[in-house]
Formats: sequence, structure tokens, C-alpha cells
Amino acid sequence: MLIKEFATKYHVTTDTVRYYEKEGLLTPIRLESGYRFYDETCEKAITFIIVLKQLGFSLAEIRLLLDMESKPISPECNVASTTLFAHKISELEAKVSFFTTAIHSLQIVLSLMEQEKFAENKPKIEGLIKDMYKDIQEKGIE
Amino acid sequence: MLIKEFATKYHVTTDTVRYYEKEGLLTPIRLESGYRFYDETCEKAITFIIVLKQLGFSLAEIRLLLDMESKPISPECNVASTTLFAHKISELEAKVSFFTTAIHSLQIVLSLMEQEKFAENKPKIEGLIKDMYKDIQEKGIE
DNA sequence: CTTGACCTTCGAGTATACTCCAATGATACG
DNA sequence: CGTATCATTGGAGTATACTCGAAGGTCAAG
Repeated sequence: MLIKEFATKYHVTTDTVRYYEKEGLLTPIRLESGYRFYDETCEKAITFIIVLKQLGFSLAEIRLLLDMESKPISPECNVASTTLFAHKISELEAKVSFFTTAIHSLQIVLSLMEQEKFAENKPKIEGLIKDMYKDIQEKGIE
Repeated sequence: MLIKEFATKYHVTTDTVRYYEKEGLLTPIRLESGYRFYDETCEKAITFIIVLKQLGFSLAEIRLLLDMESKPISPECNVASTTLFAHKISELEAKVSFFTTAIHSLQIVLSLMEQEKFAENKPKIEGLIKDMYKDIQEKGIE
């Protein structure tokens, strides 16, 4: 698969694909023409990138995990990666917990905002926001 | 409250506080000395900023909502804001739904990564990643 | 009345993740 | 063989959200 087909398949631009390569996240094969060729390995990699990016991982963090995935070195070498991963998962848990309760509050806020007597509802809205803020603090979200 | 106390209270830097002001998100009172003074209104605003930022709103979007919150203009004028808000909420719902199932998969991935026979587990990991990718596509997450 | 911790402005710099452009080369079709 | 569409490179530019530094003003305590 050449770059355009690959990019289109994964809903990104060719620029983004080349950028990921520059950042060491993708290593396509080179054809004699100099064209990049994307195989199964690249497809697995970009799937991994897209999923982890969506979960809030930075490209640098994704590279770390991809490197570990690609070469099964010593287990000690992988400790850093798995530790990062475990840490990220617990961060995500806190986030999901916050988001879940926050969405409910947001829906109430929205309904209060949509009412004509919006001004009267401001104290209620402020109360809901304050509660969400407290939730962030309690859950120690970054 | 002067800027340092205010920033410390909300776990941000004074630079960030000034930046938010430059971006029209905060409008502290000015003392005769030229010092910024942060009152109850500012505290409500920064709480709002922190909560919405955490939920993935950009500063531009937050300003839009803050502007609407501060001056109760015509309801038509607010439609843009409430529409944005409603849209953001449904985006969040999709995200939370994805995150919730993804966390479970991630925990399995982590346990597979931590095993000695890591190489053997790679197909399992790849399968889990692929499922998460499909979930992103199905839920139409940005 | 000086010292230290605060405050001010302005402008420039940083990090992340792209995004675009210009010049040029490769491949496929009618 | 032309031309359309793809590909290459390098380097510059963009958006967001800060972050820092320099030069200087304010103010309470000793």
C-alpha cells in the first residue's frame, strides 16, 4: 500500500503519516522508486497510534510503547514502559470516573442554560461547576 | 486576593492567570497600584475554566460560554453557545463510552505485556488494539 | 530607608502536533 | 509521449497553551 491509500484508510493525511515516521512511530519499507510501502506491520502500528492517541498518550509515549512492542528485549528494559502504561491506565480511570459524573452535571447545566429564566439559574449552575471542580481535586486529576 | 494567592489557590502559575486574562477569560479588578485583584467573580470564572478545560474544551470555546454566562443577552445570541455545548456533551458521551470499555482492554494488555512469554501474547494484544480501533470508528470519535 | 517579596508590561521562546509549499521524480493511461 | 496523479525532500509556517526574561514599580517589615 502506498502512502495515500494508507493515509486514507486510517483517516489521516499523508503529511501526518510522514510526520509519524519522522518521529519514529512508523517505519515503512522503501520501494526501488523511493516510494514508501506500508505493510501489515505498519497497519498494526498506526492502529496502535490512533488508539493510544485517542486515550491521551503523547506521540513520545506511544513511541516508547511501540519500541517495546517491536523488539522483545530484556524484561528490565520493559519495566519503564509497563510502568508508564500502568500509570497512564490509572490516570484514565480517574478521568473516566470524573467524566461520567461530569456528563450528568453538564446535561443539567445545559438544560438550565436553555431556559428563559436563565439568570435565575446561575446560582444552580455555579454550584454544579463547583462540585465538578471539587471532584477534579479529590480525584487528583493532573 | 492578589495574583499569586489566586494562582496558588487554583494550582496554576501567575503566567497562566495573566494569559487567561489576555485571552479574555478573566477580568480582575485593578487596584490603584496597578495590581490585579481577584474577587468572587474571578474565582467562579477560573473554576469554570478549569472544569471545562479538563473536559476537553479549548480556551476559545470556554470564552464563548463565559461570555454568555456573564451577560444575559438575547436568547438567540445564546443559541450558538448552547449548541456548541450540546455538541460537546454528546462528544463527551461517545468518549466516555469508548474510554470505559478501553480501560478494561488496556488492563488486559498491560497484564499480557508484563508476562515473560510476552512475544506469544502479541497476537492477543494486537487483537485487543484492533477492537479498540473499531470502537473509535463506530462511535465516530473525532 | 533599605531589603525582599511581591507586582507590572512587553516581547520572545517553547512544546506538541501537525500543515503547507516548492521543486522535482515516478508511474499509469489513452 | 503527454499529462494526470501519484510520490519524494527540505524547510518553513500554524495553532494552542503556555512559559520565561528583562526592566522596572509597590509595599510591608525591621
